[in-house]
Amino acid sequence: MSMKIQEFFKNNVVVDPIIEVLEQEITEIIKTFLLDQEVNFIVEHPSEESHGDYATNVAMALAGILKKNPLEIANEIAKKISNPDLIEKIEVMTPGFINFRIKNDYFISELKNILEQKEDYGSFEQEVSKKIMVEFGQPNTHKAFHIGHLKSAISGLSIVKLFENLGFKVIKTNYYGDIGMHTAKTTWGILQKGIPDDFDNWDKHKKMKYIDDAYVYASEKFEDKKIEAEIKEINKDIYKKEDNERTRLYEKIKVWSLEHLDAVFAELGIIYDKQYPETKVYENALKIVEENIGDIFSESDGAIIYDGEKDGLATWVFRTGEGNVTYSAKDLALGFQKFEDYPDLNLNITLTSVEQTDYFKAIIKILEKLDNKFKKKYIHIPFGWMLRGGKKTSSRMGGSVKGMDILEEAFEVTQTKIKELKDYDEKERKEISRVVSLAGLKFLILSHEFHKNINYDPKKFVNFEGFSGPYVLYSYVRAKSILQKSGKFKSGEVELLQIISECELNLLKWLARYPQITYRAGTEISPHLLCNYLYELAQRFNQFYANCPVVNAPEKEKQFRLALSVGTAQVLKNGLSLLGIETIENM
RNA sequence: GUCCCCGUAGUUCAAUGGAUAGAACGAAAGCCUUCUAAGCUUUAAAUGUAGGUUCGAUUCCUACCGGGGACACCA
Repeated sequence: MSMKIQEFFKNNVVVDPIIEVLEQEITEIIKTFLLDQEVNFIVEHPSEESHGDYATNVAMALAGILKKNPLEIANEIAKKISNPDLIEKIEVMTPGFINFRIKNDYFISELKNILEQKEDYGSFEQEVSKKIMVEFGQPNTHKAFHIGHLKSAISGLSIVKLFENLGFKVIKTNYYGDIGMHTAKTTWGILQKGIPDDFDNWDKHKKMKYIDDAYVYASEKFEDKKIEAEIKEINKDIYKKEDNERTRLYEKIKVWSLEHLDAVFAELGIIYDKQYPETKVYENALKIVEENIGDIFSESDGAIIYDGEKDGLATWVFRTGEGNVTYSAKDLALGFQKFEDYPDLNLNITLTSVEQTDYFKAIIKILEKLDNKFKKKYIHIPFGWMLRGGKKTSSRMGGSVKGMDILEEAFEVTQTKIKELKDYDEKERKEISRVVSLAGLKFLILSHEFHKNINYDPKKFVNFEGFSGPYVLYSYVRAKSILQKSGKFKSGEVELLQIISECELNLLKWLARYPQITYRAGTEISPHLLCNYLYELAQRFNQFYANCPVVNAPEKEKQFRLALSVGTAQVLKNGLSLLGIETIENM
């Protein structure tokens, strides 16, 4: 992950109190071994849980410096650590790990925290004064919202939620392309095809489909030089804000497009705080470029360019030979506009797909040269594509997968599945299908590493079994169902059982890891860590569910297991919400 | 050509430089008169190649092989 963003998060937030305590204690012990030397060691959860709850590699790190056997060092350190309130057992293992088993009381107290803090459990407050803008979505008007935008929207929303969870004030921003050749093409296409008489009564997504077809049609005809010239004329009119039949049509199409886009975003759970249409920023773009010819930009073949070679970057055109600003100039103007609208912005994050990585390196470099206020405050984070059979589908030739089609198909598949399994009335079935299909879609997208491409199979877009959103949701529903069946539960009286089974303990311990995971998922831009965690939590809960009866258990066991169920449900709900996934009580 | 990203079971994905490389789907076999079987329990199966750094490398470095992308008037 980008160094810049890591620097931004560098602070003293306590993420895991146990790690904090152990690291401090070990640091003190090390001081008795040597005087000034810095030792890099960590306290972490061992990959193999049977080894302990926490482990440290400090002895191996010291072995080279002290020129001693790591096992000996480990034993010496282990002897000096004393924390009888917290530590159950300390064990030294080859090649020199020191493993700690923590007392179960600690995990019980953490469970109590969950029950008390409820939806606030796992959230942080330290960064509340800082304001971050996250730009994501970035669709075009005059064209349908496609699968790439869907990925941007879902990824962006989770980043927003994760940052809010870290305690930041987040501004959700959309920058959409409502000007440029694609709008002229679509306008030309609609002029050819005409608008059906009853068009006003059409559903907004059906309208968009019609509009998108016009775009595809125009793109195909664009190879014809005569038509190309016609479309370029329309483009010129739009830029010059002429008032004629063509530009009025362009405006109408824009309105229909925005209705479609608002609906799609709303369905995904996104309401933007700030919208930047390209038409609002392109005018300043020209000024910025022309005022900085000489120091940053230079003229070449009639165009104005940034020669990135001296900065180890590529060359980019900012004003064409014809005198038009390019998208790169608009991105500069957008940067200035953002900081003008929010002068107290601490950080801007622009999310785009990976192929723009090098491009944004140049944009950010130039912004920093133009004004010091951008220094370390303008960041680009790339996300991977959605691929079918390892291939990207082209939007220009009409091969793009429409966002609405994906959402509708996921919904239909889910509804069919539910019909097979359960007997819900139509209204309930539709609501469950909506939530479950979105959970499937979002979980699929977010469970991959952020910058990597996703190879999806269109036939099984939404998985219902195994590592999937519906699986996690289902586990939540089961947990809630227990509470509903059992009735009374006194959260204040949670007591540790004398005899606790392995699956109960596994679940209890896993719950306590939640805050650390949300912290990492946010600061490392890695929602997939949270997906992995929630899936593991759901698995552990299902094992517990299969092995430990709750409702019919003796009173003491019952109360403890109820607490576990309620705590699990709470953490699942909190985690899912950070992925932008809603929960339901039945499915 | 220059630069960037990616190569892990048949497939889709995990693994802050750590201990026996985890899951899911698919395949094979079990578990519903007890809280929702969208579940649980078993079995088989993988780090592209060659070096290097390190006590320790899937992870870091170098080269190569393979896949994708960016690189002048289109976003």
